[in-house]
Amino acid sequence: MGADPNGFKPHIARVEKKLTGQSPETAEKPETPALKRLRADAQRNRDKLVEVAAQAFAADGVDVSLEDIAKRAGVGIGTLYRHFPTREHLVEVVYRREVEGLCQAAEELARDHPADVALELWMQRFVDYIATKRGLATSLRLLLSTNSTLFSDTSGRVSGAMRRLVEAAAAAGKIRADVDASDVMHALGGIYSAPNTPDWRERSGRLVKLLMDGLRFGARG
Amino acid sequence: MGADPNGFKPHIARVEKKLTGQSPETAEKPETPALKRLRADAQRNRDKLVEVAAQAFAADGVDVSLEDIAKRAGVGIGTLYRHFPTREHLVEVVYRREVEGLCQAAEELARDHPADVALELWMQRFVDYIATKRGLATSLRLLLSTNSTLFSDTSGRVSGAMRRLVEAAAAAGKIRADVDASDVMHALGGIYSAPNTPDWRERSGRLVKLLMDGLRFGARG
DNA sequence: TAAATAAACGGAGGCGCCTCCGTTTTAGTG
DNA sequence: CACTAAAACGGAGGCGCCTCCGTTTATTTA
Repeated sequence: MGADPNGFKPHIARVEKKLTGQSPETAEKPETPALKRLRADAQRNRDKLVEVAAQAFAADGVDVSLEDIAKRAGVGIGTLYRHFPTREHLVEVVYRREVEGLCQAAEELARDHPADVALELWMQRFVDYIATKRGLATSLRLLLSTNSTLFSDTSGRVSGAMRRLVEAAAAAGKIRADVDASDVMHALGGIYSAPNTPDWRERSGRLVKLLMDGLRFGARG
Repeated sequence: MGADPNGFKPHIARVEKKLTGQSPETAEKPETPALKRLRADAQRNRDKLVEVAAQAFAADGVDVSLEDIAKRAGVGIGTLYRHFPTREHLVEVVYRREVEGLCQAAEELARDHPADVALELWMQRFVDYIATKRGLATSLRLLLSTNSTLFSDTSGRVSGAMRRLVEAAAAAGKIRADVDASDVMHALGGIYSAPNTPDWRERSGRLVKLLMDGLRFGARG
């Protein structure tokens, strides 16, 4: 804001528009046989756009220029807009993709580690994930508040993944049996709204460790 | 969206930006001796801008071009931005001004009419006021949710005005004595979230009448 | 394989946003 | 009044948003 010769900081986020619509999803992966297969080149471009957008949002915030994203993806701006009629559509798809990744990670961790370790690693990853989202909080909160489907979908997926990890760990006797997954979720939720101090990351890490200690205390194993 | 030769529908609303700030108010009326008197021309321009903006927002929605507003007010775009660094600042000032008008109307009505009539007229005016706001709902809701000061200030002013009318009417025996102003406020609040049917206006009018009947029933007078 | 058709592409162009800075106006002061 | 410093003005210019439509490409059909 100060010395900024000829600079142009967007700090923009567009709202309004139809927003009435449902999720712009349901056609991302070609696996889904229903609902219009995209032409090969279209699918390729769409995937590339989402890929690039995810990187760009993470690196520069949700306000990066869409023309930039199109350029980096090697497509014209028109192509971007055909696939994602508004900035919010693009943000939403990226967001869903990331939630998906988080949930898949839960399965992989559960396969590759003892149940309690899997839970701990996943929670650490959850913290990482939240960390990238904190910068975008305003826009994301707006998006989540105008699109309740998005909210319920994603929070359902995430808490489901966590529940499975918690229950597996409890069943294996790695953590105490009397914990409710939703309590753990809730405890973790605190980090989302925690103040934005520079040591936020460390503190969240400690919170996870603390939580795990509490969970392990009194375990059968 | 359909036939729209060369048309450009903004449908824009900008968010983000500092938003950290407090109200951009506290200097509107020259009466306030504190906090920097504006130079005469500056005050004139500022007033004109607010005036024009209020009309423009009401007529065309919050997404009217700011350059248009500046032009209609007969000032340069730079002047507009000096007074109102973001679109939201301008919207907020206009909004506060309208709330102010609504509350002043309460006093005038109380002076010029029997207490129960004053209350009824004011409620009708409240409905009118809400009516103009329904179109802007999305942006306004966003603004109110990001700026809690604005929300508490204005809702406090409005419910205060209503409380005074209700209590005056009750004291004068024009309506039953056992009503709580906040109940009436609450009942009226329902119209805000009522569905957007074309007969919304009429229905809201009927609601007010109904409410008044209920209030008058069992009055001393 | 070639032709036909539907689907997708992509960028020019029009518009609004916002900043920067040279010019103008106001409000003191002698 | 004339002068001056500070305050305010205002618009050019740079940038991003988004639409429109002529061109290109994938897929289907013969």
